This record gives sequence, C-alpha cells and structure tokens, in this order.
Amino acid sequence: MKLKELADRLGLSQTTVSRALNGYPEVNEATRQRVNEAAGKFGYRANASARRLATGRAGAIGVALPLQRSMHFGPHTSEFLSGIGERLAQHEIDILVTPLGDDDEIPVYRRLAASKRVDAVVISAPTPDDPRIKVLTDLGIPFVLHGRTEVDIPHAWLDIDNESGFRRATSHLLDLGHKRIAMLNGPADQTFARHREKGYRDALRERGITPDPRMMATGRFTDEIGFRYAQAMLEMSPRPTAILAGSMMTGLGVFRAIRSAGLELGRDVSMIAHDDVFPYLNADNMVPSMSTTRSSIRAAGARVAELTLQLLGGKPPEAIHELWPVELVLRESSGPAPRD
Amino acid sequence: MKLKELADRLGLSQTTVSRALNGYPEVNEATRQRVNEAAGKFGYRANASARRLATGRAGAIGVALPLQRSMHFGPHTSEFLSGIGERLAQHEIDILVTPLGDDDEIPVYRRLAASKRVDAVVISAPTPDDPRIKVLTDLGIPFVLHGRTEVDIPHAWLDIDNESGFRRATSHLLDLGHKRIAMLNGPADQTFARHREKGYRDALRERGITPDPRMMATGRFTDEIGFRYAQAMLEMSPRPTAILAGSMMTGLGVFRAIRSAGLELGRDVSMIAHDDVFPYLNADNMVPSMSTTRSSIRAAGARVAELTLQLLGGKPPEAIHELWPVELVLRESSGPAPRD
DNA sequence: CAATAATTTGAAATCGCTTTGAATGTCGCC
DNA sequence: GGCGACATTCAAAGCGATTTCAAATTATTG
Repeated sequence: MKLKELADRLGLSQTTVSRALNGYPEVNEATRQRVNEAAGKFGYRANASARRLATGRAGAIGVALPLQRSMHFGPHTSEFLSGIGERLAQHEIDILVTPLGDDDEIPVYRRLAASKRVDAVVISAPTPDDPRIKVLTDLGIPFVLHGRTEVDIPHAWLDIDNESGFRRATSHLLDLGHKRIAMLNGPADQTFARHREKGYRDALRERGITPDPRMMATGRFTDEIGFRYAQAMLEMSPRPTAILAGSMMTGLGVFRAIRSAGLELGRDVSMIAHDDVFPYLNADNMVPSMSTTRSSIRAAGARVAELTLQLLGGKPPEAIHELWPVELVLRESSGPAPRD
Repeated sequence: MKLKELADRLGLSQTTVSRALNGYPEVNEATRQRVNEAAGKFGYRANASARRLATGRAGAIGVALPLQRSMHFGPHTSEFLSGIGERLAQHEIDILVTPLGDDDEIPVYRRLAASKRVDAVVISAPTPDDPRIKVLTDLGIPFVLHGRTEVDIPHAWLDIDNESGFRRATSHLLDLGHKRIAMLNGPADQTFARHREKGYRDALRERGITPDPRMMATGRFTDEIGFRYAQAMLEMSPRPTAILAGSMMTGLGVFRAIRSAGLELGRDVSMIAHDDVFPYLNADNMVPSMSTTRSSIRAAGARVAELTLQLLGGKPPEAIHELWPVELVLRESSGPAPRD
C-alpha cells in the first residue's frame, strides 16, 4: 500500500493525504479523520526511504559500538543502549548501531555523514583529547558525547561527576580510619578514569596522605583484572585495608581475591565499587552487600537520547551540558579500618 | 556532493558514474578508474535514502532488543549483537536495533515491514510456540531465529545443542558419583530452558534416578537469583552435592551461596555453569576455575548475520538450520561427590 | 451582494539515486 | 564498403514520499 493507492481509494490527492497523516493544520478535520481511519484499516505506513529522501532527514541516530578497543562492547554499553532505546521508542527514530574496529573509527563517521544515514550520533568513552570531537564537528554531524573531553570546541555532553564521587568515597574510607586505600581504575586513557584519579588523590592529599603508586592500577572492567590486581596488592606488606573498584565487574574479582586470601570483606578489607546499576547484578543482594558509588548508566542513555533530540531541534550544542551527581551508597562491604 | 555533480565534473552521465561505482560490467575499465578516483577525491557517497528508494532494498537488518520481558537486554544480547556487527561491518548493511517493550512486539514488526525499514530481522529467545514466527511469515519479512521453536512453519534458525550439552554435564556429574544434582535453569517459558531440562532429566533417568522437583528452579540469569535458589537448596537435607547453573551470572550467585554456607566449591559442592563466553567474565580465571558447558554467543551472532545474508541472497529458509554443539569444559569447580 | 479573506484541496516539482531502452561508436568480416 | 555484433554511453523514467504554488471553495465584511 502506497500513498498514491491510499489517495485514490479516498478520492483525495496525495498532497492532502500526506498532510492529513503528518498533522498539518490546513486540512479539514473531517477529512483528517477519514484519512486516518483508512490508513489504519489498510495498514498504511509511509515508506521510510522515500520520506527520508523527501525530507532530507535520516530519521535515525547512530551509536558507535566499540568492538575491540579498551572500552569494548560490554555490559556498560548495552545498558546505555537500552536507555537510548527507551527514550527513542516513542519517536519514529531508528537507532543505527555501527560496529567499530580500532582503526576505522573516523572513516566510519565520514561514511555515515556522506551517505546521510543518520541525523546525529552518540559517542561514548572519550579520551581527554578525543579526536572524534574535531572530526564530527568538521563533518557537520551533530553529536552528543557521553562523558567529557578537554577539547576546546563547543559540543554537547552529559557526564557523571566521577571526580567528586570518588573523592567522597575516598574521604569516607579515610573517615573510617583507613590509611592505605587502593584504587582499581578504568583504562588510563579515558577521561573518566582521570577524573576518578583526581578525586581519589585530592581526598588523600587533603588528609596529608601521599598517594602510593603501588596502590593504583588501571585496566578494563573485567572480574579477571579485578582479581589479579587485588591479589597482588593484598600480598603487599603492609597491605591495603580498603579498595576502590572501578566497576561491579572489577568488584567481583576483588571480592574473590579477598576471599581467597582468607580475608573477610567489610572487616579485614573494605571495598567500595562503582555501580552503573546493572539489572542483573545487584549490590544490595550480595553477601556482604556492596557499598557503591552509584549512577544509572541506563538513565544516562535515556537522557542522552533526549538531549540528542533537543540538539536536532535546534538547541545549540554549547547549551547542552549536564553533570550528574554520583551517589555514595554505604552498605556492608565498607567498615572501619582494622587495627594494625 | 551528489551524483549529478560528480557526473558533471567528470563530463559523464549519471548512469555511467552510477554503474562504475556499483561495479557493473558494461563500463570501460579506464572510465571506472577515473570515476573511482574522483569519487575518492571528493568523498562522494551515494545518499543512502535515495539508493534505498531506488533499489527497493532497505540495506539494514533489524534486531529487536527486549527491554522488559524475562529475557531482558543483558550481557547475552550485547555479545550476540557484537557478533552480528562483526559480520555485517564488511557489507554496507546497517543494524537497526528496535527496543521492544512487552506488548508492542507485534506492532513493531508490522511497522518495520510496512515502512520497509529493514530487509530482514533477527529474533532471539523464542518460546516453543513463539507467535513471532507466524507474524513475521505472514508479514513476509525474512527472518533468522536464534534458538528454536516447535512452530510448524518452515523458517531459518541457528541454535546450540542445549539438550545434549546438559545431558553430558549431568552424566559427567553422575560419573563422579553425584546423586543429588540441582539445576538452576533459565526462564521456564523459553525453548532453550526446556531443552536443557530434557537433557538433565534424561541423563538422570538413564541412571535410574528420578528427578526431584525441589532440585530444579527456573528464573532469569542474574547472580541474585542464582544466590537465592542455591542458598535455599543448600539448606535442604540432604543437600545437593552438585549444581548446574544456567549462566555465568547465575553461577556467580551460586558460588557466593556455597561460600556463605561455609562450603567449598569443587569439593563439598560441585558446579558446572553454562558459559556464553563473555570477554569480561572468564571461567578459567576464577578461583577455583569454573567447569562449564560452553558455546560462544558472539560467534553465534556472527553466524546468524551470515545466514541472514544468505537468506536475503535467495536461499530458502527451510535450508537454513544449524545446530551447534556445546562443549563440556572441565575445570576445578567440578569434582568427585563427597562421601555421605 | 460584490469583494475580499480564510479554508481546503490539488497538480506538479523535487529529493538523489537506479535502471530501462535507445543511441553512438568500434571492430571484425564478408 | 557495408553490416551485424559488441562495447560504451546517455536521456529519461521511475522509486514513494514531501512541499511549493496555484486553484477552488467557503466564510466574512462593508
């Protein structure tokens, strides 16, 4: 069923039918009724390609999926994507996921731009001097960044306040009497990891403690890496009495390391992990329950979608900046420092 | 830069340029060279919408993301999606992800079909009498199913052999002397869960053991659910000496339950978990390392993409059936049954 | 009641590509 | 030298919507 057929059946012109369906004001209310009914009855839907060609809008936003790089496509990405989907489900906007290898990043954006496949893109996991900002700006592709960079080009972003989240977590552990606090951070090149490190260092310095490089590690968010680093650190003497884990995955690994060292989590060693709120990994239900710095990555995804729509609606990128607070949720895994 | 401009610059007709770029044979090799060069130089890319409109092909395949139902969008989906992306990256085919709530499933497919947004769709997590098979068939949308149904309509599918995977795992545990083997299965309505249950039951029956309903539970693949059920079962008397976990997530929960009951995994209680091979959760690196029934869900995704291409290439759906074996990988978490 | 304004509707152009059918130029061969 | 076969190229007709501009109808006003 195409527009012409529908119009013929109704004895109307394509123009009127098109207008009726798209909610233009200059069509008689009775006519609109009739058109909508008929459209429903015949299951008519405008051909997406034709409409896109005519309007010049792609009706889709692109999301790049890193397949190989340090921030691979893992649970974080999938939650984030869910959030975007949640928000966009209402509009007739498609989500185009483009798998990205390591090298093809820039060419892929070029291709998306030149072939007008998407109206805007969402990018994540930036480094401080992320080259994508410039490329996308030059290409004229509107985009919203999930995270932050230090690139000096106005652009839209939404980020969580990693720095103060980790500052508070560290301060709290210091309040509990911990002196040797380890930090298992995310990939060192990522902006968010730097922010977390800054929060951590600042909190220590405020109390006159010099950060010990041996107490700091960076790596991907896998339980394996959490396990390895934690194991190595727990063998040090004196060992850390508290550990900050960059993600729940890392946290699980740390947990195992603590246990297999014959120590007890929440008493011998405390831990606070960052929780992106995965529906299948609940900090509350762990034993012991896990203290966390928390911020829903899914909610962030939904909001990023919303911001993208605003951007497409004409809001200037420099007016789109959101910094979300990070909650500190204290549970059983963090307790007072043990006596020496 | 559009086709007409490019053609003008080259002093050629749009026809020839289009043909040159699309690899048609009837164009002079020298001309093709010239065209390709110019296209590269000006960064020309055919407008996707225009091309789609002209060819009638959408150049995209749809993947439905369940957002709320029992098989929510979790790590499985994201790995699977990665696999699809991996395979499709080479072709100029987009992946359209459509978030699905609980109710809108069918309407969404209708919409995709009517607006010709996708050439085919991939569906996952079927129930034995999954209604989507009929709907998609009626709508004339080609599709590939990841999993199996019992619906009596010819359709393309790829599945892993859950039944024999779990039969072998169960048999192995029986060989080790276990008599009370618990099973934490996936959502009861899913086909794969039924297959697993059949494999489990058959193995028990072969040895003259009547399956004990109290030793069987079903639920989503979260560590919380694994923990709860395992905890309840370990309190039974006599308790199970071995547990089959439906996923690594569930397995982590079981692991915790075993530990918090003061038991040792691999000695007091054995476990074999199903491993979909998540890059961030490695069975080998756990302590103790985890015995698993293994099958890469990412590889399955890549293959499903391949099969979808074949389907679009004209291969009949009834000729597309693949049943992948499931490996049984024995590690430290499974050992001989303890003496009574 | 004529003139003007406001409402509705429609014919045709347009979006940027692919593809059909015709035209042109070359070549080999009788 | 002429003619069919072959290799190239092109003009123009779609693809199925949106949108411009004009026309037809109805309502309002002096």
